[in-house]
Amino acid sequence: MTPADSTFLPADWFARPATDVAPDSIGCTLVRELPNGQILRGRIVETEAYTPDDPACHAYRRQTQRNAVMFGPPGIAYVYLIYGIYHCLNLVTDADGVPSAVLIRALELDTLPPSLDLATPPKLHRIAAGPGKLCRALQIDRSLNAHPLHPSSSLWLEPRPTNWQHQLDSGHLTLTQTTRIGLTQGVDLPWRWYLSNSAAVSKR
DNA sequence: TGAAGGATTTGT
DNA sequence: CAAATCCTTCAC
Repeated sequence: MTPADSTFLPADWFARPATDVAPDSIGCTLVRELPNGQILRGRIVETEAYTPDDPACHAYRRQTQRNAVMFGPPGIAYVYLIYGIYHCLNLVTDADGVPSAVLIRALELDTLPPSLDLATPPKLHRIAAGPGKLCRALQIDRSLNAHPLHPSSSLWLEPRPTNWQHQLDSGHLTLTQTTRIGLTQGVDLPWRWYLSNSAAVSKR
């Protein structure tokens, strides 16, 4: 199966409030085709929502060069550099002109990424645990900012597996909602979601 | 033009 | 708890 044959979530799937897309993204698969052609897949297990009236949102005050993509149409990648070291990947959500996004905080990879760092411990479930480590593992940086979430961008999402609802109903998976991490504003908004069964989720 | 600080991670 | 490290934002 080539990337173009894959089922991917279309732009209008993201055309909803970030507080809807964030929990609905849990269980979906983030797919990244590396520059060398290798394809990495990871199940999304932790997300956060950022909305226009949210003090913690980059677009809360006004549109700037950095946050401009959040103001655009949904289904686009918003990638920014944090602390001069790490990149963070967001999915732009909601209608064109409504600046909001979903931060992808953790993945469960199904494959060990190549050449991370020879000293990286081979704990597969920890490699994409955290927004900065996730981008490092998938080789995501600002060159992907403003790219559509589409196979032609080498970065896209795939829907939840067909047995997703059954896994929730059977208690095999548990989706939890709570407050976000690392913020100085909007600390009480319960806009973080995670699979409580996952070992990749940020500790709290 | 400069200074402060950040949606992180790691090690002390 | 502080360092790493650099880009963005805001004040002057």
